[in-house]
Amino acid sequence: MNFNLDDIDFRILEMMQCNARISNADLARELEMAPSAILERVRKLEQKNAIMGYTTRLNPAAVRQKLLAFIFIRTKDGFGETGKTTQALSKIPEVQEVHHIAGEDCFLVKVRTEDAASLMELMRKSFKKIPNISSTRTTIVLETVKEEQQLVIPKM
Amino acid sequence: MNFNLDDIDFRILEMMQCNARISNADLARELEMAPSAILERVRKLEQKNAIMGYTTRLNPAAVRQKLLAFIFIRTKDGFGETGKTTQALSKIPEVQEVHHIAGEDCFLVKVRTEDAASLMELMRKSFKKIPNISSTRTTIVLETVKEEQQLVIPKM
DNA sequence: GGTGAAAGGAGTCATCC
DNA sequence: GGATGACTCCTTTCACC
Repeated sequence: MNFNLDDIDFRILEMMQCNARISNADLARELEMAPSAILERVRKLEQKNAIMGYTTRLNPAAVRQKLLAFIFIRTKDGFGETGKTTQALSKIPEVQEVHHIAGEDCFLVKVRTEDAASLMELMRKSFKKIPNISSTRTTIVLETVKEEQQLVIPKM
Repeated sequence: MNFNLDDIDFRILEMMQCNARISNADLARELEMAPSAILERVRKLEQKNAIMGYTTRLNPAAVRQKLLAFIFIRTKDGFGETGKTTQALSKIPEVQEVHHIAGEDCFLVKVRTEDAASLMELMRKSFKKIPNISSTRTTIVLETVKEEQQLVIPKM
């Protein structure tokens, strides 16, 4: 898939990545273009799925989600049969990320819960019910020093 | 730290987490309150750092960042001396996350680059220059099934 | 903390280039 | 694709409760 983005698109993406609530008018001023032109570009970026959404980054502590863990999961799935397992994992709200990884382990999953007890409960209630999981290895995060989704925007 | 949030705050956070570009007027209509009251609550949530920012989620492919990897890093840092290493890692723009983890490995780092070649280059140019890194173990992501930052908002 | 009014600004769209 | 202009609606502030 080719997104066919030009320099103006990249600058829009860069500014919106930093601040999703920037006004269309401010974008237009910064890029010295008419607001209507910017609005149309933003709509096209949304349509092309270059922009996948606008989210507010919440402080996990403010919503009582203090525990972060990464879990490596091995499955009994055969080659190319991982669809059901990934779907089941993805449906769990506490699971923020599901990656299919190279190497011996099959999946890497990022999970946020209130505390260690609720992680245990989640694993007992949700993970154990996924049939093909054969083993898990959990890594608890003691402290998060950096956590961003900012991508490095090409300069063209 | 106590954030002292009430149910209305949680509902604001929930709606804004889904869509950072929701208008203040729409929030007010949904919660059946005056726009000025909502605006003040949002400002306070920002001040308290319950809201840490508003970001646009970009498609990594649209900005040519197709490779995702997790790197486990061991260091020669003594107990409580990890400050310089974490700072150096956090400064690298391609490094999206730096976590201090329990267990034998010291850090888990999430990195996005254009491809495998640019990951190698990043490791040669940036990682090798951080003095206390003693070893790294890299896990390449083959496919990302889910990747969100959505937190589960308490229902009070 | 919340409301309501008022002014200034932003979003949006039809139209033309 | 981008600009202009016009209409509508939103944002923001402030006096009042």
